[in-house]
Amino acid sequence: MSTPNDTQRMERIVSLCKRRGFIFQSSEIYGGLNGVWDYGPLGTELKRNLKDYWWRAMVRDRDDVVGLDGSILTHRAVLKASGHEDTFSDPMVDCKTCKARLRADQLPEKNGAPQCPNCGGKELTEARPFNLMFRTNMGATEDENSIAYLRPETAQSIFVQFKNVLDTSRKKLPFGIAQIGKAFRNEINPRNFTFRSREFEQMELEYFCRPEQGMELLEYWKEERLRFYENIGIPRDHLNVLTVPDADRAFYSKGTYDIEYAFPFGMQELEGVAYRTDYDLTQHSKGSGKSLEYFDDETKEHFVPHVIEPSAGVDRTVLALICEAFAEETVTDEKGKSETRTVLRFHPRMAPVKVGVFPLLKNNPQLVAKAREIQTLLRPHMSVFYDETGAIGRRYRRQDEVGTPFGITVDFETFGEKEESLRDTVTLRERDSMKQERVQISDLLATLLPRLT
RNA sequence: GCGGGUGUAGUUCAAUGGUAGAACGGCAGCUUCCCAAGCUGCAUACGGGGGUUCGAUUCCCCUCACCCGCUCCA
Repeated sequence: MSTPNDTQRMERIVSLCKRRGFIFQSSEIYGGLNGVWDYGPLGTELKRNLKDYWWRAMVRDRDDVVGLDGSILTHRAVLKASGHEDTFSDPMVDCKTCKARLRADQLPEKNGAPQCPNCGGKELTEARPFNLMFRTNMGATEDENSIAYLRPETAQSIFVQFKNVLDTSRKKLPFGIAQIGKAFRNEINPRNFTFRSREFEQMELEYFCRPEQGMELLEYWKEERLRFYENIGIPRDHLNVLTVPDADRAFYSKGTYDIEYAFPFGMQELEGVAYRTDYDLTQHSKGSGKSLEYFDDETKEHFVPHVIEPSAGVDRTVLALICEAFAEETVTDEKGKSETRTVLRFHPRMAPVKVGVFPLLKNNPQLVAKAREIQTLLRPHMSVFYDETGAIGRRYRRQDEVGTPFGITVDFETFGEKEESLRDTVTLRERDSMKQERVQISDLLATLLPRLT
C-alpha cells in the first residue's frame, strides 16, 4: 500500500522525469494517450544502457544463448495456438450492484436469468468482448481472414522460430534464445506511471533443456537474474522473490518465481522466472503440424525440449532504476545555509551521462578550448556532456539531478597560474560524495574507465 | 470498467465572471565564479470541446489525461 509519503515521493519522481527529459506523456500536446509514454533524451540513454547490459550479460558473454529479433505483427494462428486468442476474447460484464467485473460465460443462473455470484445482483451491464490483444488488419481487405495481432509478448516468436534457430545456430541443449522488443497489451487499467503501460518493452530469454534439467535450471536462472539486478544497482534487500503458489500458476508451469521491487507504490513484479515445461513448443507443434522435437545425438532420443523463461520488463526496470537512484538530501554550506540537493545515484554503468566537462568560466577562450579538448579526448569512450552555462556549482547540481557520476572542471590551475605543479591537471568531482580530486589530464581515461563498470 | 480526487509557464504554487502573478528553473549578458551566489534583460501557462453570459481561466455539461481506492494482471 502507498502511504501519502510514498505518493509524494512518486510525484516528485514523475516531475523530475519530465523536468529533466527522462519520460514524457505520449502525445502530450494533444491531451495525452492513456497508458502510453515516450522516453526523452536522458530516458532513452538510460533505457539503452539497461538493454545493452542485459544483452551483454545474457547473450554476448555466454556460449549458450543466441539472439532473435522477431516481428511485432503476428500471425493469428500463432496466438491461437499459444492460447492467447481464446484467453483474451472473453465477454465481460459488470455487476451494477457490487461493481464486480465478471466473465459473461461463467455466470450462475437463477430462474433462467444470470446473476452476480458475489452479491446475487441481477442488474448487469451488456456483455462486451474484452480482448487484451491489439488487433489489426493486414492488406487491402478488412475481414476475418486479414486479422493480425500486435504481439502481446516477445516470447512467441522465439518458440515459433525454435526450429530455424536450432538448424542454423548449431546449438545443443541446453541453450537459450533471447530477445528484446516491444509488446502490446490493451490493459483495462494502466496505472502507476510507466509501470503498467499498453505499449512496453520486454527482455526475454527462453532457455531450452532436457526435461530432467528443468527444476535445477529454474533455480539457476533465478539466482542469475538476482545477480543481474545487483549489477545494475538494485540491491538484493530491495527485491523480493515471490514463489508463485500452485493455485496462481499457469497449469503447465512446474514452478514460477516473481522478482519484485519495492516501488514507492508497493512491491511489484519486475520479472517472472517461469518453468514452462514443454507447453509452448508442444502447442505450436500441434498448431502448425510441424515437429518441434529435438534429437539428442548421444542418447538417440527424440523429445520436445522443456523451457525456462526469465521474462523482464524493460520499462519497469528503468522505473525501478530511477526510483532506486532518487534521493533528496539536505546539504549545508560553509555559511550554514541548508538546501535540498536532488540527486540520482545511478550505478555508473546505467547512468545516461558518465561525465560532465566544464570550463570554470565561459568567457575565457583558454578555459573553453581546454575543456573542449577534454571532451574530445573522452567522447570515444563514454557519453560526455559539455556545459559552460551558469556558475560551476549550478552545473554540478544540474548533473547531480540527472545522475552523472563524474564532473571535470578546467580552471586557472590547469594552466599553472598559481602553482606550476598543477599544470595540466583538472578537478574530478564525484557525484555521491561531492569530493574533488586533482587529476592529470593524461590520467583521466585510466582513472575514469574502471570506475564506470 | 466502477468510485473519489486533480488539471493555471518546464516545475511548485497564487489570483480573478472583465482575458493571469510569483518563486525556482531556462535562455542571453556582466563578473578569475569550485557546489543551484549576485546583478540586468528575455521567453514561456489557464488540458480539449461545447454551453450560459455583453464577456468564461473562473459557472454548467461533455471529453481527455494524471493520481488514490477497488477491479484486472497468461
